[in-house]
Amino acid sequence: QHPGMHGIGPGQQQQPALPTYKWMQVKRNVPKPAASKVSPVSIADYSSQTPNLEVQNPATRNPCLGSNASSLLSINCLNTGRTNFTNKQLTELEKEFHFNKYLTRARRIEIASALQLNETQVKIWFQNRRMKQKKRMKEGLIPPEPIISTR
Amino acid sequence: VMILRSRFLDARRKRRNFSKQASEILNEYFYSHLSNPYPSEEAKEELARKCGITVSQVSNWFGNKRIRYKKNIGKAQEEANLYAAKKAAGASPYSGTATPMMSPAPQ
DNA sequence: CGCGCCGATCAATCATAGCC
DNA sequence: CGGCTATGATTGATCGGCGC
Repeated sequence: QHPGMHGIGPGQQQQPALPTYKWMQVKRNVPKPAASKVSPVSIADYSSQTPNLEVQNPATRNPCLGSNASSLLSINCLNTGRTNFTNKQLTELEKEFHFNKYLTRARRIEIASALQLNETQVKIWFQNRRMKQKKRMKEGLIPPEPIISTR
Repeated sequence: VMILRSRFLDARRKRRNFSKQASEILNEYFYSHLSNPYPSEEAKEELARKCGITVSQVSNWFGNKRIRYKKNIGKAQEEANLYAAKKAAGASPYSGTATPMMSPAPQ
């Protein structure tokens, strides 16, 4: 309800049937790092300017490491913006999360380095994790700790 | 590869499709607000009550619906007006419960 | 002026439900 | 019963807005 309210694209047809609203054209800057060449923006510039983009995650797509990791996976990692965290990474992040819900710059750097992740990735992971916990708190139950006590 | 099995721990992913009726309500809202299918928090709560599901599930539903709707343009879309026409003709699918707060974005 | 966070959303994917 | 599609949930990452 923010950016794309309504309003059909410019010279769109006016079929009373299926108009094309802005929300349908929203194209997120799909996380496609590494890659190379070609202007990232070309396919339908949605309504206006094209933000800078890239610059922030050039080659810092590390993932798939840790243990073994088939070459096939590594390729996958290099081509997809969605990083697949390893169990080890997730475990460490989770552990750290229970220790601190928020990270300090120093801690973030430490963890990022230890887990071979970007500082940004670590930061985002914590943010998502906090939101996740909040959500589970709301509806679900099981706040932070699955207090098993009860006998 | 086995790392992928991690998702496996998601026993949570034991879903149950929503009732036919709930889907009907959700689709009705979606297609009658096709210009801006982003229900407000209040609207979501309202829908959640009517559908007998949680607000999160309503959010998930709209999220999936929007993305999947976009992925077809020109296909399911046609079924869209089917809904639209249906509502238009059917006037008030569900009476009584006048929902004054079902507006997505109060302009 | 930039950075981290929040809240909402996106987009891709997982895993199962459900129909044939 | 197997295969395929529909669909609910998860999650790394983006977008806009805020506060500092």
